[in-house]
Amino acid sequence: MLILRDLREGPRKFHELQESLVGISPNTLSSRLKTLEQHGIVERRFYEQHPPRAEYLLTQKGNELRAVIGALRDWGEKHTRG
Amino acid sequence: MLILRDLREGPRKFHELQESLVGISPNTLSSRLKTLEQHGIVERRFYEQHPPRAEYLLTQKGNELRAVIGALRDWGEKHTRG
DNA sequence: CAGTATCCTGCTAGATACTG
DNA sequence: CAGTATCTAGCAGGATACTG
Repeated sequence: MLILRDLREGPRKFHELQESLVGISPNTLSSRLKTLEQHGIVERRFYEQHPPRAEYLLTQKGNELRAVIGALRDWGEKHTRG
Repeated sequence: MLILRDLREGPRKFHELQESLVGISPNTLSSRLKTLEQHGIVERRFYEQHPPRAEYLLTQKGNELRAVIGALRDWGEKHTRG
């Protein structure tokens, strides 16, 4: 969910996601991204350069999750304090 | 999520939830319900009778999750086949 | 009926180190 | 930079049996 929340705002690089998802280890992040990719929710674009660059972005199917994430965010903002 | 999906349609008893959530063990169901109760999402109504009766229902806070569950259900129906 | 108690296993995911 | 490899601990949760 937190990955998707980030990707709602545009493509993100691996290290950007890792910085945003405080505490996540690279293997966990990698694993999550692969699962999301397998499910057709996230697309990975890899550029073989030096340094290498990778971007993750929502697919159409992923974009259609915006309604879910948005509803959840609204609920969270309403009911969370602190 | 599946508990909440059920409770959207009205109060449910412990055994009704257990039948609906195929494969869930009673301790797991009990644990989930307690967590939801602690978070103020579900309310438990217990009637000391013979046989005893318990009902679980959404609180106001829980009701406000309908938008989330609904959005997720719509997405699931659109993207799931089989 | 509505749970609790106990036991046990598998998976999630962090820590750490390493590679193209 | 963008990961993979390896190890390990903790915990979620199923199986089963039992209680008021």
